[in-house]
Amino acid sequence: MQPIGFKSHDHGTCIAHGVTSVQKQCAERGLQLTPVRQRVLEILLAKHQAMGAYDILAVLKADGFSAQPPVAYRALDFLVGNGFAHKIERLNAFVACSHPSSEHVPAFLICRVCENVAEGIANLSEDTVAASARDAGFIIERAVVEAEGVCPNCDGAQP
Amino acid sequence: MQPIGFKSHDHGTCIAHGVTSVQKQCAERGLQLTPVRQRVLEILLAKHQAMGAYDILAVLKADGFSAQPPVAYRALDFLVGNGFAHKIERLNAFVACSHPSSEHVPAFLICRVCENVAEGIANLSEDTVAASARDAGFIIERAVVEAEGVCPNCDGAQP
DNA sequence: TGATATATGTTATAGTATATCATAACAAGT
DNA sequence: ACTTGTTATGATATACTATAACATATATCA
Repeated sequence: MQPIGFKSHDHGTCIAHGVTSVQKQCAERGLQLTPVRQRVLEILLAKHQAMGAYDILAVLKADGFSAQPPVAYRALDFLVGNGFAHKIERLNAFVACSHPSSEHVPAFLICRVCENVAEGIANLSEDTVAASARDAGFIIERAVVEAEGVCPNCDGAQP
Repeated sequence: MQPIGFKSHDHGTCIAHGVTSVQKQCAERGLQLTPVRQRVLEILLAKHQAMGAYDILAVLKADGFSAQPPVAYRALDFLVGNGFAHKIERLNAFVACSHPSSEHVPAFLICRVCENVAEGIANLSEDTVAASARDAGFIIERAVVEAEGVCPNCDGAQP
């Protein structure tokens, strides 16, 4: 599976497909995609950059939503908890999931120059990690890979 | 490489070896392992749990060190920057490195019950992650795997 | 020694996240 | 209709995590 985010693509479809895909899944799974939640999803889908909760909050405020921190965090908890978005721990920031329709171990490629983020899929089950966990008797429930570096657009442009 | 942290082992040697190994490397690489830095390392080595900066700070304070936040963060920056400790982003907390003598992609197995952390080594170069990055033209500079789950000691004991 | 870089002391503040309690909206059962 | 349970929102306050900025001290080396 190819990560997107560093190459030009029809970004309009990222947003449209993202929203309709999540709407569909919410309907199937009996989840409520309320106005705030959908709006936060749209805000995240609007770029391939990770956004902080307070950045999101500022947009919500401009949209006329109530803008106390819990508003953003609750919506984000919903989206992350149901696999529609991810938190990039390294950045304390959030991105819409690029593969919202399947369970996966996300692998983030984080450009330290432009801060864009591409989401790939890791296959830890064939990695030494899985073997280590098995040997130790550790049961992995969820995992994430965060890789920091330089994206092709920024390589050469800046050290 | 086996992760430690969930099985009983001679923990005294973890501390002693950890300190002497880091001392040795600092000497070789011209780094100053000052009293605060060494003390923070010892604090981290004292358990296989991740500790928050303010937890460390409390211990430093009890030891008579100055206990403003920058004191802890500076020591941690030194240790992390030189590969003697790692930050667990998911927990906003720090652990001593279990393999301080070699470059590696750390893979943390984080028990969500007891909060102990074992450090293994990931081999992303053979993972789909490396392929994705290569395809995208992304240059990975550093990476980390964070896996959350239940350790063998807590499995069964608590859900 | 003097110049430079590195490390520490200290104060203040920025940034991230959650606890808590109150209210609203809606569905289901009586 | 009434009440009960559940889920979502509003609102305030506060906790937790991290860094900026500036002053002082200590080490290192030409």
